[in-house]
Amino acid sequence: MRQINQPAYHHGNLRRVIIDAALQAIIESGPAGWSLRELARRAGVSHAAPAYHFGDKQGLLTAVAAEGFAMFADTLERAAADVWEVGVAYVRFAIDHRPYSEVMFRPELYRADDPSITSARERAANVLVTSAGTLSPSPEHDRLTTIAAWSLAHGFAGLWLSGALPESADGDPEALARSMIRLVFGAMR
Amino acid sequence: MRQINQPAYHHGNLRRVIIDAALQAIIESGPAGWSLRELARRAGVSHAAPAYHFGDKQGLLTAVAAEGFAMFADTLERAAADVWEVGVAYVRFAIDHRPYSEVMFRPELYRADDPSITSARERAANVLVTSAGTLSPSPEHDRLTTIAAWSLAHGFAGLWLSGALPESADGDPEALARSMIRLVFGAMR
DNA sequence: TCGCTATCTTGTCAATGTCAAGATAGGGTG
DNA sequence: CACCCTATCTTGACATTGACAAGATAGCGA
Repeated sequence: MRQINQPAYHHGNLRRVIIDAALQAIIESGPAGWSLRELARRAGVSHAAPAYHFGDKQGLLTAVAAEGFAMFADTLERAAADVWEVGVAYVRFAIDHRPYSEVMFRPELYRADDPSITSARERAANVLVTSAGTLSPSPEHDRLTTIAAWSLAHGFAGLWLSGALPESADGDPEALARSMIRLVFGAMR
Repeated sequence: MRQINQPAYHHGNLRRVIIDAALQAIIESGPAGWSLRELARRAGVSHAAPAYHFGDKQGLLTAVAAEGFAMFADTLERAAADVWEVGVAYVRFAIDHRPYSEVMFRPELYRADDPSITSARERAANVLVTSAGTLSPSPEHDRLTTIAAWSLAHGFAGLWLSGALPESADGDPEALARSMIRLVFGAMR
């Protein structure tokens, strides 16, 4: 419901409100269990208002993914000082920002070639490559080590988020991920 | 279009035909980009016919996931003789049976507590636990090694399927996965 | 004050999932 | 062979949705 005395035809901040409503709906119903009309109702605007800002449903999810990838790249860049913590930061981001990561992990939901998405993904990939290089046993194993580090972090985050790991009921994901990374890459150096 | 002389009210094998149509549609449009009515049209029956066999859309995806998990458990059990090949078999299954794995990796699409799903998942988990135990450096690291093996295989498969790895354009996923597993677990023994 | 553009609202249409009522086909029994 | 019951459909209806178009309004700049 709009505020009293607020003009009906100019929300002022509708784009942000719709994105926040989408994040809330994704928490409640997953990345595909809600509708644009439902978000419009929550925002107190007409069913077609979000289309002005996003074009269509995929456009909205592209905006959500772009925000997510930008925050994700920032997170990995901040963690890059300690190569042992990059994988942990990957897992922490995926879990702490679940609605973002649920969308980010589903490229069919958004326009993956959106420039803000590709540039943020490249920033994140650079951190992964650089930190994995540090953990690699030798230069010819750099690429394989990068793939292993990425697979480990991505796989762990996905299993935790889907509830496949029994530990996700009451465990500490960061501590578990950190121990796993120590076990795997500690043996390689 | 139904065969000539085939009774209109008794397809005879509609359940199988709808599941096959769903797998084909998932290949074409992903796990959420098709409709029950579209599958009914492809099968040449009315829009409500699939509901008799599956109840609703989620029921159909539950049947798809159940088939997938049963085949997956069979695949891992066959690979169990060589613990180094279990992770490779995981990746091979996910890629060779892409429509199944795209659904299986999305528990919000189906009823995960369906008994045929939980029993098949338990069979698969048993193989993972047993083979990872063999690769573990010591008994107190068994659980962590299992989680690492599962994360590695699951993460690699997911990255490959989503096209996130550049290697997925023209690489050999099994060979790449096998090399990665050798690198990671070879150092732990 | 006016004009232009951003930002909405209203309305429409095709498609969908689901549900209910009814039609038909097959199989078993007397 | 006929009848009855159940499995397996078909037909119809309804609410909701995404997308699109036309139009209304609010803000800003000249």
